[in-house]
Amino acid sequence: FIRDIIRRDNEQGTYGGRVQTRFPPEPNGYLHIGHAKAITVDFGAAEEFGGICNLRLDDTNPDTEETEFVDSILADIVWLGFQPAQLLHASDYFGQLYEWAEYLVENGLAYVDDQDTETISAQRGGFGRPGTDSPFRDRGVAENLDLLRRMKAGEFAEGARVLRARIDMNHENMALRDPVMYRIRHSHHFRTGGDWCIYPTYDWAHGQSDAIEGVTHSICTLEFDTHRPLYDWYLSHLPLPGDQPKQIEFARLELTHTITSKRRLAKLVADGTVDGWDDPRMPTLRGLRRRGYPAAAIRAFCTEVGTTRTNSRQNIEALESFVRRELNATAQRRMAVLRPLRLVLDNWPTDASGESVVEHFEVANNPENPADGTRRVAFSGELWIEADDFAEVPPPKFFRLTVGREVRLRGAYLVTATSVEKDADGTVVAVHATYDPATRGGDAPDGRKVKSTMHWVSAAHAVDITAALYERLFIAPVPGEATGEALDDLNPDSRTIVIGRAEAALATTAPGEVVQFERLGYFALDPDRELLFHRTVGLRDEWAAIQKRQG
RNA sequence: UGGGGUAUGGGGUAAUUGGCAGCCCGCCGGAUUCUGGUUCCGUCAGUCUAGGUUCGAGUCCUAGUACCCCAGCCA
Repeated sequence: FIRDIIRRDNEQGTYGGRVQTRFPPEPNGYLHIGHAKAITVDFGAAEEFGGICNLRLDDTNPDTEETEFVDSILADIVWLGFQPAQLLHASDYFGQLYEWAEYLVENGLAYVDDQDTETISAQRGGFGRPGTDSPFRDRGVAENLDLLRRMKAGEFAEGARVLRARIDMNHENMALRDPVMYRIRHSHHFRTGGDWCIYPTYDWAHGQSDAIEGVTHSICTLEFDTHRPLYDWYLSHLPLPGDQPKQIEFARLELTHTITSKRRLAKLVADGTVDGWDDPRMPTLRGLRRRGYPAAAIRAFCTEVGTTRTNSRQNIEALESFVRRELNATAQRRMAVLRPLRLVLDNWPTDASGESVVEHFEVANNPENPADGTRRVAFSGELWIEADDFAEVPPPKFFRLTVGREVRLRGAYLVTATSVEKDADGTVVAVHATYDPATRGGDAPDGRKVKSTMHWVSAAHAVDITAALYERLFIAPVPGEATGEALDDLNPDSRTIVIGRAEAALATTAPGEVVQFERLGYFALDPDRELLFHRTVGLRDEWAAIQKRQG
């Protein structure tokens, strides 16, 4: 629908065919998946109509904002794949905003109120209850101007006075009951330092900032809907340099199993539930990136969900589906086992000195993309296979290895399990098997088929890996509670660390890359710690589904 | 409580503005497959309710219902 609005404006020549948007975060935290949607909408709209989109930091509250966040916000936007035309700050306009404030005062449209927050709040009335005028509402222009200048000069204590727009204390829209324009804050601002001790509120700063920058379509989220009349009121009462921008609201993105409240996320970081803003369980863009979610997948997802005015919550599965689609096409395949079980080929040859012969196979790096080539993988008579891939007593529909059954070791040989070795507890510690030398490469000359192809790692050539397995995108709520709204829902066991074995080629994989461990899913090589992996999303596994169904 | 906003399969989103309700995710079934992945084919399933206008209504009218937002000197 945003598209339709812009198209109509272009047809009617409202802004001379010009399209300019902006992404206006407050620099008080890290960007998360919800922001990705806003970024995609803001930048996407400009891109589609040949316009521009700026990044504007909405830094009107000196108490909560920091430079650190400005840097991270810009970096995350660029990582997502967008390039702001300019990096701007609302604080750049403090001077202009103040001049306009005096202008409104001179026109009898703003006044200084000497009352405190509680009193003003009480006078505002309530839903269906009219407000009452402040006793200072009608003081003269000269006195207002004098007081405003003294506010600016720093003569008053914090909270002593505010500047309010003089609109209508009985307006049915609470936003128009003489909203506050300036509050006194003797705080250090990360950009303007101590230059100012009065700071504009969001409402007083936002539309004017848009107008100054030449924004045509000011896209924001639904909760600002009732502020639009105020947005328009300010702009229509000011001598603007250009066209009056238009505010358009859309529904923010919400995901199941995902917390997108900055307050709650900050709490998780503060109380140590997660390791930081970039913890792979966090829905921040940094967390997602560390977890291996490709920017392209996030962008595609945000585009797919569309922009509407309907409050809704997306299933996390939808996002994961985009991640899988992207990773399936790009991730390099490697063989690894997370829960190693020894597989011994009893008829594997030994060389003259009695050592197990080593053979090498060329394995495709990604069957989806032959251009990615192949790699050499060592094979020998002693291997590691996934513990789940063997069953002493196979359940129904189990296709993998069991005594007496032949399966394929991917890219190598067909093998048949012959017996098991157990420890004192009766736990299987090794599986013995024979291989068929005629099946080198994995195909039987007689054309016989096997129901399963398994991944494997040569024991003598394996490297250790530490894999962190995470539940879901963030922290999985308890089963059945899929809202992610309450911190109480969080699963404290959302991370499991396992020590596995992988083929030697993994040691040369670049940090930050995502590999697919065949059937096990996609893993991101953590840039910060050597050989630590985060599972991004699992593959769809019919066997796992069957197990789940059977309880 | 006054104002504003929104309702389309299990989830999300389209519908040339009154003309065959389409697409994505998921589910289920089948085919292909050296990953129980991928790919392909197919099935199930929807216009919040009640009236009305019309040859024809998701779309227009009337009356309801449900959910979301607003009473910061946060954004």
